[in-house]
Amino acid sequence: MALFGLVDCNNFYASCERLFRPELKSRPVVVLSNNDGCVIARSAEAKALGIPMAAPAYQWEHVFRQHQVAVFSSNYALYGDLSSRVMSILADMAPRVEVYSIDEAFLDLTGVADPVALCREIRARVTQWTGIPVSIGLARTKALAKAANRRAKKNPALGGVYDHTAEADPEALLADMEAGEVWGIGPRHQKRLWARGVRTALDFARLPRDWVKKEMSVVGLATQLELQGISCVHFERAPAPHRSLLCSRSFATLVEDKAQLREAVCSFATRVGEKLRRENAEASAVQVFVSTPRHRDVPQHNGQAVITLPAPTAHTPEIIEAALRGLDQAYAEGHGYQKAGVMLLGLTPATGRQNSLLDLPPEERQRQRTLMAALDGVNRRFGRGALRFALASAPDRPWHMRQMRRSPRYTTSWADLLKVR
DNA sequence: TCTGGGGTCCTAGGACCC
DNA sequence: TCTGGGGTCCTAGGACCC
Repeated sequence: MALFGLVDCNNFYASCERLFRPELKSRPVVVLSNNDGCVIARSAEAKALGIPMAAPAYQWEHVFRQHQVAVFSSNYALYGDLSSRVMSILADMAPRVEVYSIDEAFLDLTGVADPVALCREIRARVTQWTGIPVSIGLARTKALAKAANRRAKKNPALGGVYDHTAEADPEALLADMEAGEVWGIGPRHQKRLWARGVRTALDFARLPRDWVKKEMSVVGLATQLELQGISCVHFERAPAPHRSLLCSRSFATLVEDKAQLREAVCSFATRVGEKLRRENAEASAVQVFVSTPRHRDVPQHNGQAVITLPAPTAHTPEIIEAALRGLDQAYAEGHGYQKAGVMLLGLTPATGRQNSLLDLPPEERQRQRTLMAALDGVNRRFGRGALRFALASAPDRPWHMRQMRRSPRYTTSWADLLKVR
């Protein structure tokens, strides 16, 4: 029988910030989203203050002040680096690991003689080597492992590891959980379930399957079966290649001027092109969008356009050119835009591509690749944006996203290394 | 001043083809 | 009275995840 473990870092971003600031050990810590917009991570103390996930930061400033909450802008360079340290420990210790997100990984523990003992060792080593606290849930399916993880977190007496397969009363786990807390049931479905009298995960697991399939599609049905112990979401050893890639940002101030939007779009196109080449892929189409703020009494405009490329490419100038054409279509005069983005669609592997009549000659393609490789090399070595395209915005534009409270890049930037006296 | 960024999958409906 | 049936592709919209 299959056995899944779910390793989840506790309050991951807040824990990362705390690592380098030991004096914050018992103070509440929150981390804000890009643009310092809303709360995306909270330490246990911050949760105890009643600060909800996704709370708009400006609404909670008084609480931050009153309780001396340590507030950080998000610092993805730091979190990404600590994440890979945690993941490499897991890879060393568990037979198979599926990295599921920046702070979570599934373990395939099928056939392991004493999985609980292994998980306790893993937990101890991650704590010792990285300082990041983790919880681990074990169960027969991924959705149950998620639920088991939640119990491991909530119940300190368990010591951070909970094995649902050893439980005398397996239904207690689901009876103790709201339906909306189940992995795969979001706010919309929760509301509809509530209207039908379904309160707990156990209620949901006991619904007629045909109703679930009809109202929640095959995805909802898979979730239900998973809660019943029937594994539908399988272990993925290697990450699937991306189907799309996106770079988008909110602006610190509203942008009306098309020339400034062109700069922003050009920067986003450059960035997403870097991601594309790092994945050794090419894009078949470029999508651009611009949008006005959602919650204000101004005319809304959400413009978007998709430009199909003549042939798949990873060449930044071609991506920029298409993106700017897309912007021409998406843009409407007379709006203050709050956000823009560039998405690459129809991704294909860069190697082994078919030649097409529409494509440039192979020598020209090769010349482009060499140029991009050189560019990426310089930017890797000297920092992103060291070399950039003329149209792309300089880093000092007033509308660049706010990051008023970012911590240093302790682990990924020489200049930010911690000084030991 | 004022709510992130980056993804995935499913479904329904229309266009088009044979 | 009475206008098929099946397949594919694309898109928009909706839902979810972290």
